[in-house]
Amino acid sequence: MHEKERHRIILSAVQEKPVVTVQEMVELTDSSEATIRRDIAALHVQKRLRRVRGGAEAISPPQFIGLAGRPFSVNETLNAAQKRAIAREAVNLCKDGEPIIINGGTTTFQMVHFLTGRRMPIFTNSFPIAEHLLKHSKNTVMLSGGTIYREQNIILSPFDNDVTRNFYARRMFMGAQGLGPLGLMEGDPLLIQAEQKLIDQADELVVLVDSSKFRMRSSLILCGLSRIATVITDDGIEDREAKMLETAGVALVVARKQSSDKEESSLQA
Amino acid sequence: MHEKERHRIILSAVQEKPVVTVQEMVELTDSSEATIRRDIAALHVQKRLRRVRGGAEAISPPQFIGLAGRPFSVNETLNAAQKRAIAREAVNLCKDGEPIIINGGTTTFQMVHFLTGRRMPIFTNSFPIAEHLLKHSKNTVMLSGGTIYREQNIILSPFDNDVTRNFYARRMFMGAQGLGPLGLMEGDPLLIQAEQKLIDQADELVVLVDSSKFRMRSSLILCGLSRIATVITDDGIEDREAKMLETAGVALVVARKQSSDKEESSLQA
DNA sequence: TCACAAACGATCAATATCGATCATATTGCA
DNA sequence: TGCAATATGATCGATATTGATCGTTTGTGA
Repeated sequence: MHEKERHRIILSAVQEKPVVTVQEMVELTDSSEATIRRDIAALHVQKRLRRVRGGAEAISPPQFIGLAGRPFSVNETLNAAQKRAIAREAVNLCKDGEPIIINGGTTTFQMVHFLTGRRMPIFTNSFPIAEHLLKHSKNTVMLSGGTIYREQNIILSPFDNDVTRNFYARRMFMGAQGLGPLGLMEGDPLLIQAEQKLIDQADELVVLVDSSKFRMRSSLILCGLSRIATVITDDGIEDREAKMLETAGVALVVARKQSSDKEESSLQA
Repeated sequence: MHEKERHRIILSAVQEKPVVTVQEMVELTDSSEATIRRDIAALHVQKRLRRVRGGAEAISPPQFIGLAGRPFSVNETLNAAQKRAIAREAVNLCKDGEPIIINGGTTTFQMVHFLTGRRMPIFTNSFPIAEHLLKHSKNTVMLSGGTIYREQNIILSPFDNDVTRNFYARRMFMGAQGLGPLGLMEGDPLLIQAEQKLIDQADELVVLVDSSKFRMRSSLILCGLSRIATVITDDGIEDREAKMLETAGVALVVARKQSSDKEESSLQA
């Protein structure tokens, strides 16, 4: 077996299990302890994994891998203040008792902070959102069924006949990767799939996007502007972008950051 | 088992329950008291948990109460050692890659601790089980859709057309309130509903009950003995109860509590 | 208060892992 | 093919970890 192949095997093993032993790798690659040790040492200096007594461990997450996974947590801190302000406005649209749908995403996740005191039926396809609402609020939480995708932090069923079809809400809240004249754009096909399932289950579609999203482009179009009832964004939105929404008959809410929110990395575009 | 892996297990356990004993960790990791003490001491100086007499406690004060709410957590400490031993045997029945269904419950919840190193498609209707597997393992987690019932900690859809129908597994694991000649008994109508949805989605039905359940009676019968493939219980089971199962053609696995049962007692009755 | 059991800390032997070294095998190249 | 460079496997002394034992401390209940 070649060095590269062993490295590949070791790395993939250490991805699956947070910690692997030298013995396990010996069995898996059918090579000697000495070789595996050398491999681990080499991968260690390459910072591809961390060498520990007895084997190796994954370098990236010293603690949790699943839920607070990479894509979610890096994205989470991005423009946090804006996202919070936007999320606050989103929750302000809701009345107690009124059922809503919250699509998974880092911006929509911020809504949970303002939902703690509420009492509403909330349907979501996001595991972290459900988890937080369950632990920190009295809302009725409903979850879509299916496989939990760790990367995207959403739950998605490959079948059409899931509970999603049985829930109908006043509003659906969702984020997006981009928003332009052609409509709502998303980057991940999996997210598209999840969103398209929910999009028809509510009267009004409310889109939460920070203003930088107006300058993002993506290849995957989810739906046209006409389908959107309301857009909530921050005050970085430019006039022509606001005009575009107005022309399409989309209501616009501009969220101002509160005094309590940090006033630092305000607009970058 | 390796130091890092034990540390991971201990930390994950201390997150599930605010306090864990040295004995529990000995059982969970199959290592000696001395080792566990050293581990706890090490994690203590790393400030990853707080060392207390008899075991360790979470470093952060009681954070969440919502999810691990009363009905779940009081039940959880009840016969904990037996439940764990039973759960261990249950996981021993599984092979990697083999899809299984885990019905929600305090006994079945214990299975998660032994599933951390596995790689299996796991379908469950229990939010805590899904949460734990997601955070502490690499298994593929699938969740049933519907409303999350806080009391019972399960997810249930009032509709028949959910994803549940699309998942078929080798085995389904479930607990029960009672087990007698008439079959499997449950106390909560909601649980009955949840269980009946899943019960036909697997080849074999494996029931996890501590021996006290043989003397419990309940008014709600879920299914007859003939439907059950295997019962896993502790050594408190009496002869006539064992005979009853034998007569009904149900395989019986008796989990021994304290012995370091590294060698699985593979009796395929 | 006292007796008793559980938990603890220290110690030591057994075991596992490591690092270094050398012999052997494979690969690359002239 | 022959040779050098590199990779691999094996051995062995050094070191770290583990589990068992034992005496001591701590908590509990009569």
